Amino acid sequence: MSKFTLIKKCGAARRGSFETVHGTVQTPAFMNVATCGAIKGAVSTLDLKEVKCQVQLCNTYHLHLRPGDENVKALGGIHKFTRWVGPILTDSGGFQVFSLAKLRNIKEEGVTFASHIDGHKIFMGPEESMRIQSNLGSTIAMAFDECIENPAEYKYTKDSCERTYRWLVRCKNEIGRLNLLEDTVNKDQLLFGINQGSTYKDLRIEHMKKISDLDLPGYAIGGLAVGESTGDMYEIIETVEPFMPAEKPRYLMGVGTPANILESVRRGIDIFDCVMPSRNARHAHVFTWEGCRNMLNSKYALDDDPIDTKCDCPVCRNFSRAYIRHLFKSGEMLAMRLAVLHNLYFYNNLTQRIRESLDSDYFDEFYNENIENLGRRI
RNA sequence: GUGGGUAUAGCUUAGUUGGUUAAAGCGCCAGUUUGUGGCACUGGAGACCGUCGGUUCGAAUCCGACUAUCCACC
Repeated sequence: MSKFTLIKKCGAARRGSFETVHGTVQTPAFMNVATCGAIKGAVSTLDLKEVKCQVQLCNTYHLHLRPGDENVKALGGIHKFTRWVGPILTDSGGFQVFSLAKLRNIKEEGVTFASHIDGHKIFMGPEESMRIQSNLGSTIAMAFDECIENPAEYKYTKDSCERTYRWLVRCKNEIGRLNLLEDTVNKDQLLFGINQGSTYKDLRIEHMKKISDLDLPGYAIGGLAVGESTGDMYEIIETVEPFMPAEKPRYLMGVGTPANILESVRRGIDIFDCVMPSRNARHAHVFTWEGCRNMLNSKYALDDDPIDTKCDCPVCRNFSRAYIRHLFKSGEMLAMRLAVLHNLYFYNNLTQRIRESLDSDYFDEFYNENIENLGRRI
């Protein structure tokens, strides 16, 4: 059971709300990435309300390897396991086939590839991915797809898109079957389809049309931010967007920078996820309303201001740039934790402020005031 | 005081029988990170090789003195 309500539009930009059995997500929204059931950087579900997190993303492939999806199911599912009260989306494992490129073998049934932990062979296809995600009991399961490398040959892309479509049909059938089983963790688990087609507009449109006919509760654009230019990425979004069902949430996978998010909302995207706020934070890069800072820079050694003077997150309310720089230089794990908390707050707050600007009809002004600064390095 | 060892980048060291712009790690400085293999990756600055003199076409390298420092002994 789910319901997406389109509250308001400003050009292509959409303000919506997405009701699920685990709670309602106000869109545009950013999903906080908790690959192994935890956000990297010593951040627990206890911290997430403080950083305005609405929804988390966990990873099918990683949780399948450790602790094992059967174990998570035995412990009551991913929500109970992690003590997160709110929606969780699970990625299908399809992207890992692409990103762990070594030794993969793609066939019609599915993909064989090597575990990044111990190298043992793993087989995953649409049915396997759905069964794992069903065991995890996430709110939203993602379709098992092939995320094509960039650049890609036209013929390869076309064949891959057709196979990804056939996989999607199999995902839909399998999740329908699993949701009806007696001991299923979440009988209302939703399936989102994923659009592919590399940078070929005709393939993108054709694929989007075909998958929208399957009438799934949500749709994602995949295979972007994988090496193409930002200009190309925006062009693909603009190309595909008119063919995405208006009454369903739209998720742009793996994107992106704060500027990418604002630009993509402007082009009709509702939901995002990205490792950037947490990964960059671990490497001392923090986002602010004036641009991105590298907290290792020596100019912060005696700087008593907070990371972002315009931020009211718990970190900026309490600590100085000089102290955070010191923590990074000293290798204290607190440095990562504070930087991750700040960056997640920044992303969640960014989408909240975008929502407010849509609610009160000043999205264009908000865009004009911030788009330049969000992309700056300071 | 006597004998022996060592002096090379901010630190710890490598430099083969003397042979072009003296090498590495750490540290320092900066950059990269887009459906996450958790302290990563890439690049940069930085040394007239303890001081003075000698041998030699040529010395971080051989010789002498001095200085500093370490070890042992008295």
